[in-house]
Amino acid sequence: MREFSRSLPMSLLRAREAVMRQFRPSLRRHDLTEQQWRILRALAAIEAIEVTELARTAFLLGPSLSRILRDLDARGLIERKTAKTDLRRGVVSISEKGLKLMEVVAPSSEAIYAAITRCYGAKRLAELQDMLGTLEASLSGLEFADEGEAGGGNECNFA
Amino acid sequence: MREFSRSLPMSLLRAREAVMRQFRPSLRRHDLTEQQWRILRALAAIEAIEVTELARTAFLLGPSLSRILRDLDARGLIERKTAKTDLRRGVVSISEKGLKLMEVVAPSSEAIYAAITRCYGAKRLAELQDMLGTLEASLSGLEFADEGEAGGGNECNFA
DNA sequence: GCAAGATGCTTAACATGTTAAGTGTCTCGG
DNA sequence: CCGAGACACTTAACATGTTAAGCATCTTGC
Repeated sequence: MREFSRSLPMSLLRAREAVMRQFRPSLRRHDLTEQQWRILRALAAIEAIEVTELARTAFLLGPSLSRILRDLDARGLIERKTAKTDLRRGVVSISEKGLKLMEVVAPSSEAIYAAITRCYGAKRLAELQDMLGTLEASLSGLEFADEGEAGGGNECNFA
Repeated sequence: MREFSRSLPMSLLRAREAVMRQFRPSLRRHDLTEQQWRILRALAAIEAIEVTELARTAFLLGPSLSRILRDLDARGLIERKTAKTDLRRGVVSISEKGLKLMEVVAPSSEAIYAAITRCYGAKRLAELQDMLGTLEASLSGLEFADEGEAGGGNECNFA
């Protein structure tokens, strides 16, 4: 079997960890986790958003998002309402306090991202992101049947 | 601020999730988590290994590894001893039962990996892994000082 | 030797990932 | 209407990520 330290999942994991390690200290200084920061960034870009749509945007599962919204709400960084037309749906937006926090954190975050870009090369970075996007798209159609053991998976149906 | 859904951490996270989604059902059929499978694979490649070294190889933090080894030991999939020359160090190896489990799971795992490779392209996959490795290496020397807010990070010292 | 610090590992505490079950609301066929 | 099923979360339960603290052992300087 292929040496697992060279497998694709490990390569992706290590690369992501190398990137996130740069950001974590800055976020930690403001008592923000990586996921909380993702939520705030997603909210800052729009007026308001439904919970399910936010989960899709921030790439979080429902249960994780539920907990994070509860905590951010308790800290006063977001505001929650219920959709008038459908009482099941929750609508979330960033609060004034949340916006102020973002203004404090963003410069540091931008500086780190810029340093990473400088270090790796802007062109190469764009190329990498492109390849990652293609990988994601390639695999989106590749769903192994959940039945047989090593059983007949479908072939690639990505053009 | 750059739209966060296009940020490098998100690209890496989504790509990795797209890959792992292919493997999870197969592992789940054998009551193995992704991390447990990583440990077994690492152990299968060698005779025995110290816990700290295993953590480095499998890219797990000590506390996570501690729990996983406890569970794998309880299931009889691994064996643990103490190093003779240093009673602090634990030495881990895979058991017969663990090897048999690997023989059952490996074919399915290999088939999935092969499908991914076919789907994305072997050459492109190798190129991607190369770029990920370079990214990791680039950032290994880029350590922001943990002091100032946006404060003067060091420049890139990767050749 | 022996006390102070370093080291290897484990435990603790809290946050998230992941799946399943629970709760309230909506929709639609009868 | 109204009851069955779908839908939008939320809660629960368990495993891992992450940091800090704890414990046992080792090493070093004196």
